[in-house]
Amino acid sequence: MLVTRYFRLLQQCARRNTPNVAKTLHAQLLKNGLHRYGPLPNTLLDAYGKCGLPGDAFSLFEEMPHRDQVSWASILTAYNQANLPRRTLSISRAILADDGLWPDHFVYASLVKACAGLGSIRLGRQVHASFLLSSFCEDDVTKSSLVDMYAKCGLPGDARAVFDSILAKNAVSWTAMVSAYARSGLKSDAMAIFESAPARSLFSWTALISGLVQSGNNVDAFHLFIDMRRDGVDIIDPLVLSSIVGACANLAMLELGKQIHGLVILLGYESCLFISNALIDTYAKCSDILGAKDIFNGMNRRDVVSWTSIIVGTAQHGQAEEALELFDKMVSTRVKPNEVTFVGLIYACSHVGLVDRGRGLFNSMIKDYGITPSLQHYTCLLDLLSRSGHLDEAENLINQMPFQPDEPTWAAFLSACKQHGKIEMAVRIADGLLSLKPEDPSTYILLSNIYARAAMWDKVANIRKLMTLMDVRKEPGYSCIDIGKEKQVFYAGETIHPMKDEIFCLLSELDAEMRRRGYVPDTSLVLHDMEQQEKEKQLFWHSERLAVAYGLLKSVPGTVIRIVKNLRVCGDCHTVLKFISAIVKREIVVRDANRYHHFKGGTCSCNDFW
DNA sequence: GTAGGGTTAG
Repeated sequence: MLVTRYFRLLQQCARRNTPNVAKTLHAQLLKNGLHRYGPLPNTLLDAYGKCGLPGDAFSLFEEMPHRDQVSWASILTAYNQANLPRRTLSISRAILADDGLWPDHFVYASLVKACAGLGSIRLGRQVHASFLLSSFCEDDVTKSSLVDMYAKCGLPGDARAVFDSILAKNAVSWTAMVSAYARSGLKSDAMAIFESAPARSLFSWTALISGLVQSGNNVDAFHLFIDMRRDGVDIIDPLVLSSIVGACANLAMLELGKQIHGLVILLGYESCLFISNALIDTYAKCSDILGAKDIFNGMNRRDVVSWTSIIVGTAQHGQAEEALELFDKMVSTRVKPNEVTFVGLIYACSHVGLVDRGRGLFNSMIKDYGITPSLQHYTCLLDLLSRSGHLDEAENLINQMPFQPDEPTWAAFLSACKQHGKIEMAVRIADGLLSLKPEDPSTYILLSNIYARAAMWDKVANIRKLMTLMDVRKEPGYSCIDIGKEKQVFYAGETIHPMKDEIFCLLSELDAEMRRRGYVPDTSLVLHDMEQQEKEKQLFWHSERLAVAYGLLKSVPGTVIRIVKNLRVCGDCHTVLKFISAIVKREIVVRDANRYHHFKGGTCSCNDFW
């Protein structure tokens, strides 16, 4: 029968995700006058949604004379699938008002998913309450979606409470709970749930591994990925790979990243959009910006994430002009920039002091793209203004912006005051910042530096006392370097490394040559009130210098030396690395906590802006 | 007609 045939074809179309087939079938139904017959309108609506055509689904939905809960669930799925959670919620309010229909369990599950997508715990709790009061309150599918919603809102305890109430737990419920713990960084809880689940699958492995990457447990994620491979899990889709590629980016381990890239090629996923995007970021974060560009240039399709990743990467490596040119190309290929793109662009301007261009981009973001600036955008603009010496304009911006400045905002401003030698202004702001009771140890270090610069040693001592009192500890500075397959970590201070003597010898020789070329140690950044000679000795043993010396001794002559530092590189080391790059005629790339420095021939790619 | 795993900033 014709109706049964169309019904089957539409279902198949939804499963196979074939938008053109959906449109053809719709045309045929209209021609045959079957478009309002029985279940066909709802099935067509479902097909449009699953084929990624929410606009067509909505037109159809609006024209339907009789809408039931199935129509409702289908249009909500269409919007959820298209990642438009706001529309999902706004249309359900309209349906409730216009059609007088109450949600059933299908509708509840979709509403919860939309709240999860928004990360809105306020709305999520409202829907949860309404679900509990409804006659569908025992529905396990909706409960699984609630577990996921609480997980995405960062509330693993609430997720667990719902999980425990599920009567018949299935693979979906277990995976949602694993993900809840893993993304909150609760490693042992995540492992416990993962291991007690009745079965493991690529889904649950992916939830565990990617959750750990999201919570910053990159090394654990790697070990689990190796376990997963050992278990012989068939990687039939590439989702877990994009997480593990991201872990390489976070760890900034280039050799590891290249190995994973090899695995990606071996498994045949190198042309997958998500994977290529993750690889761009990884090569950029592993300080190999040329590798990142190779990936980007080789892609046959690029989305906003691809463009944003290459723009941000290029900007972080100090090639701001090129980042801005990439943006022009992005616009001309009609890919719409998002809020992240503008963070990258204003950041790019900030690092080369392009004040007018940065202001222009900020305004264009609002006017041309309808993006409401977030605190981060204001912080970027503030950074741009203050770094370039427009300190009064920056202070005005702080007072006028619709956000309460937070600690990083003040810290950015303060750091610029220091850079521009506005010590009085800096001390005034530092006093104010101190009263906010900052939590970040680096803020105390910054404050301490300001007071040290102003030779206010009593205040320096006071800060150090506060740090002990509040148990704020400075993270010890360290620098890593990979030579071949070996990784070395150096901490500041006299090293106990087996090559200590050679390192000391080389650094002393370099020190002598630098001084002949005019180097004067900048000891103003050393915190303690001590003798000049003692301060210079402190600087001499900074971890990045030890790592560079080791690199020079051990690496293949002529190759790039890549260092990863956990904190920001200090001003004096920055000068020293410039000198060293000229003396030894080698390129040295340092990734610090903020950005990348390519030292070559006595200059740095950051133009001394950092 | 519903629910679980993935990439970009900070």
